[in-house]
Order: sequence, then structure tokens, then C-alpha cells
Amino acid sequence: MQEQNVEMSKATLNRLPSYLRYLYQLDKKNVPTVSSTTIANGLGLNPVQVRKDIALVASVAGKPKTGYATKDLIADLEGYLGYNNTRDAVLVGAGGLGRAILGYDGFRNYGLNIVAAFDVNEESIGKEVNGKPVYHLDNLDSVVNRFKIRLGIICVPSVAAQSVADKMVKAGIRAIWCFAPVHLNLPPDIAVKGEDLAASLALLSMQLTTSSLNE
Amino acid sequence: MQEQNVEMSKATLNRLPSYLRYLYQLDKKNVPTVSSTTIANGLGLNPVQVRKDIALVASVAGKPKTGYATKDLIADLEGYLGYNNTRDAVLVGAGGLGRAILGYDGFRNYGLNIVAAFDVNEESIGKEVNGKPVYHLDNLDSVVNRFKIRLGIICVPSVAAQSVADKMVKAGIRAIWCFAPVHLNLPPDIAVKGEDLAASLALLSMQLTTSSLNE
DNA sequence: CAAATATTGTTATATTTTTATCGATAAAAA
DNA sequence: TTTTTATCGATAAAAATATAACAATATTTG
Repeated sequence: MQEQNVEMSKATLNRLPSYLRYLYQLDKKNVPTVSSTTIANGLGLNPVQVRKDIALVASVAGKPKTGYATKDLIADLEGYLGYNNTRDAVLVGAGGLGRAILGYDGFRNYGLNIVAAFDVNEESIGKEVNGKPVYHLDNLDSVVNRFKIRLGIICVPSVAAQSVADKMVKAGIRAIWCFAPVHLNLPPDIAVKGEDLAASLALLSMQLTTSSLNE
Repeated sequence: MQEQNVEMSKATLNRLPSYLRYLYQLDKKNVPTVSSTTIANGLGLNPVQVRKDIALVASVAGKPKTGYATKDLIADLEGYLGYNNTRDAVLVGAGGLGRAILGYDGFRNYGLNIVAAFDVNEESIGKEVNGKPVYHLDNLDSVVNRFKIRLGIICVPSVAAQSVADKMVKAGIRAIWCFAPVHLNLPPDIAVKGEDLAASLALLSMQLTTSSLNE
């Protein structure tokens, strides 16, 4: 639906969700328009950078002296980030973190829908978590194929992560979100996003020592 | 303890944990030395970039034709990233995600120690999660002060996040890791890392459509 | 209605980050 | 022992990214 043929830098792409979060806040306070300067100040960025980022996604030009219509900007960002198109995903590993993710209904607002979970632990198999069925891992291939699912979430312990990732790829998964703090060896055409939460927190913790604040 | 006075870019800092994950894997296979080319190939990076990153943290020079000693490099990275110094943290919001984080023992390997959790839900107060006590939120200030804690983790619903963040800052917290997908308005000297998991997954999902793979 | 002002979008400049090049060197091979 | 090779570290070039400068233009103020 939305065009992404314009050159969109990695850095810009990572900033877009933060703009959106900021705009939601303004919209809730019924602020009808917003300037690049306001956004920049709110997020600690440069106003020109904000304008340039916005120019890449906005369908309507901003008005001098006024800025952008908050609701329009929200709609454009949501559209660009694909929050309007639903995409299905599967999750493997219905332990603590897996169940927490299954239990979070907010994914729907981002166009994401976890259709099923998989595990090898007989305790959880056959039950549901937040309305989502938990199947045995052996059924992964069948479900992924049947529903043509491309997105996989790994919440298993580190030792099992590579094996699960391999199974996912074999089943047809093309992008993997991995919470196990390990390096996955996968074909280069598979998009992998490692979410090493502990390392992420450690990085934040480092900033306390260094007192150099980088986001 | 470790010096960070050399100019370390944001981008480099984010790559360091991935080097470490990759090196752990090699070390487990008893690979004694590793070259920048090997690491770069494994992680899809440029070898020169890897060498430069390593130069900023390594205490020993690499040897021509051989590379770096795996264990030395691991030690240097762990040291630089502060995985050896323990730092305490508190967590607010003992719901699904909060409990999952409390239940994860791996934080210890990163020098992180969650000392207590806080909530307002009478159900969980007074109990323990993975050996960590859950107190009423009213006790946050007292605990943070008593143990001189600087690091706070927010796992409450979005509507409560700002209020919890304010309480944390008032209590003396200097760095906040926030899982609620909202923009927090806080003094500029407070380090904030927003962990918008759904947005993160949505970004990964976008790559499926665009088929341009950026990490 | 004219002047002042805030803001946009664009073009130009500066900075940062990445990648390429190259001489030096340790290990391996001839 | 000499030659070849893989690799490092440093410097140089290129690419990407961020910031500054500025003309154009709505809105507000006098």
C-alpha cells in the first residue's frame, strides 16, 4: 500500500516510531498542530532532521508558521510503518517471556497478530495463553505453511535458539525476532533482529558511569 | 574501573554486545583465536569496522596472520561493557512482562541485579517472584534511597508510566528502561531507553515488505 | 494594511561513520 | 632460509548523516 521507494535511512526509520509516540501524546491533549521544533525539543533532536524525516513520509506539506496537523502526521506515520496492514506471526517458547508477549494485546495496534505459540513442554501444550493456542513444536511447519506466516518470535532458552531458528527457516519464516542472547547462524536473506534485553539494559547502565547520554 | 575516555560512537557501542555474543559461540567451540574478517563475515559487517571497534576496547594488539585471542577479547569486551561490576536496579510493574524479567536470571551475567519489584496490585504485593520481593509502590522511595539505586525498569501499562517515571526520578533514579510504549517527559539529565517491543517487531516486519535488510 | 515573526522546505556545509588502501609483520609454505 | 599469505593497524577516501543557512510564506501584531 504505502510506497517506500524514497531513500529512507536506517537512522530515520528508527526515529519514526518515537515521533509517533510523541504525537500520540500531543493528540491525546488535543493539540491540533505541531512544529518540527516542538517535536525536536521534545525528543532531543535537531528540528531540521525532524523536518527531513517527516518530508519522507508525510502526504501533506506543513504550513509555515503553523507546522503539521497532528492527526495527519499520525496517520501518515502509521501508514508508512505498516500499522494498518495486519501481519501474522508465530512464537516459539511459551515460558515466562513468551507468555508475557502472548499476553500483550498492544501488538494489534501495530498491525501484528500472533496466531499461535509452540513449545515442547507438555505442561503448556494444548492450553491457551490469552486466547492463543500452544501447540507442540512439531506442528510448527504445518501451521506456518498453512497460514503462510513469515514472521517468527523466539523466546526459548539460548541453547535451543539456533535449532528453533533453523526449524523456522525450513518452515518458511523470513524474519526472526530472537530474545535468546545468542548469535544465530542463518542464511543472509533471513532478517534477524536480536533482542538481547539484558545487554540493552547493561548499555543503559553504562551511561550512568560514563554520564554521556546517547539514545 | 574501565576507561571510556576514547571517542566511542553510539553505533560502535551497539555493536559490541553482538561481538561478544559471537565470541562466546567461538569460545564454546574452543576456537583460540579469531580474525576481524571472521567476525565481520559472521555478523555481516565490514572487517575494518570490526578492527576499529576492537581497537577501542582491546587491551592487547592483534597479531598479523593470527588475529585476536578469543578469551582476551571476551575479557576486554566484558570489562568495557561493565559486565563485571554489579549494579542494582528496581522494577515497577509486576505484571506479565515484569514477572518475566524478574524471572530471568541471565541479568546477573551482565552485572545487573534487580533487588526488588513494586506494584499497586494487592494480589502481588508481599509475595516474591524468583526470590525478589514485591512491595507496594509507596515504598519505592525508601528502597531506592536505602540502597542508593540508580537504575529503574518500568513495566506498567502506558497510562501509568509517566507517573511511575516521575516517582523514580524523585526517588533518585538516574536511568530508566521503559517498556511502556509512550514518550516520557523527564529532565534531560535522566537517561531514558524506551523499549517499544511492538514497534521493534513492526520495524522487522516492514523489512519483509521492503526486502531491504537493515539491522 | 504593513511589519514582524514563526515556520516550512531546500540547498549548502560540516560532521560522523564506514569502507578502501597500503606498508608492516607474524606465521606458514616452499 | 626465502617466499608467500593472512592479518593487523594506520591513514586516506567515500558515503552517510546531521546541522546550518536561507528564501518563501502563512499567521499574528501593531
